[in-house]
Amino acid sequence: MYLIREMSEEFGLTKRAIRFYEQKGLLKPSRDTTMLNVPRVYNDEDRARLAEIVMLTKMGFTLNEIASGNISADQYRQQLVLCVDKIVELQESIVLLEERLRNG
Amino acid sequence: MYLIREMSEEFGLTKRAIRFYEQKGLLKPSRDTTMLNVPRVYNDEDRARLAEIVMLTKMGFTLNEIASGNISADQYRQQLVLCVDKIVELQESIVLLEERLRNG
DNA sequence: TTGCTCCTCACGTCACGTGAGGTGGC
DNA sequence: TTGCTCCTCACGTCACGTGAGGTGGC
Repeated sequence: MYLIREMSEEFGLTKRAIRFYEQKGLLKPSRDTTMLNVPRVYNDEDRARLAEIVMLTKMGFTLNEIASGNISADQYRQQLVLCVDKIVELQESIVLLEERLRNG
Repeated sequence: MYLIREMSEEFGLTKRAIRFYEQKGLLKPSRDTTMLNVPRVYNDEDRARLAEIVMLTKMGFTLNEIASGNISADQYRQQLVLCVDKIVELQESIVLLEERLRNG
């Protein structure tokens, strides 16, 4: 059983980010009672779920993609292509920046 | 003298993007009269300005940075570091994706 | 009159950041 | 009572996308 602060520290996320994932339907912590303003409580399952969310965001998937169930092998491959494309763009940016530094 | 459509075709931008740059204060085309709903007219100076804006966005600068006057050599260097950092992140993403494809 | 381009709002997107204002328990 | 963490709105950010509704000139 963990509090939101513990989760945020463990995964290097802000509390706001974790609440936002919940708002998107990615996370469903239990709340002790039906009273208002009660703290969120996370169990080991929630913790594993958040670990997976963090992993997938690091891979570059959007929260909407993560929310829409399992990610297929094809999606992983497409994401890989996207990453390569972005690297190419960034290399082009670097070329332009180096030109500016040489000439300007 | 050019119309917005000609500018958008030449630079591969949408008309919306060009109007947005104007709204941000980056571009100031002349308008024929003081009537309402008159088309924007761009001269060669505006054209050169837009070419520079496109160049700087390709380098990864934000519109706010572009709007706030001249960009210093230090800013170009910082931007270059940012590009390298992003490439490293993307390479890490690729490693994670390849692991998933191997194991999953 | 029809069709085309132009125009101006103004809300939506994405992943949160950032106060504002209030609550419970030590 | 003070201080801490927790909570819930709700607007702001960034670079536009995307209709909605209307206009001028061929």
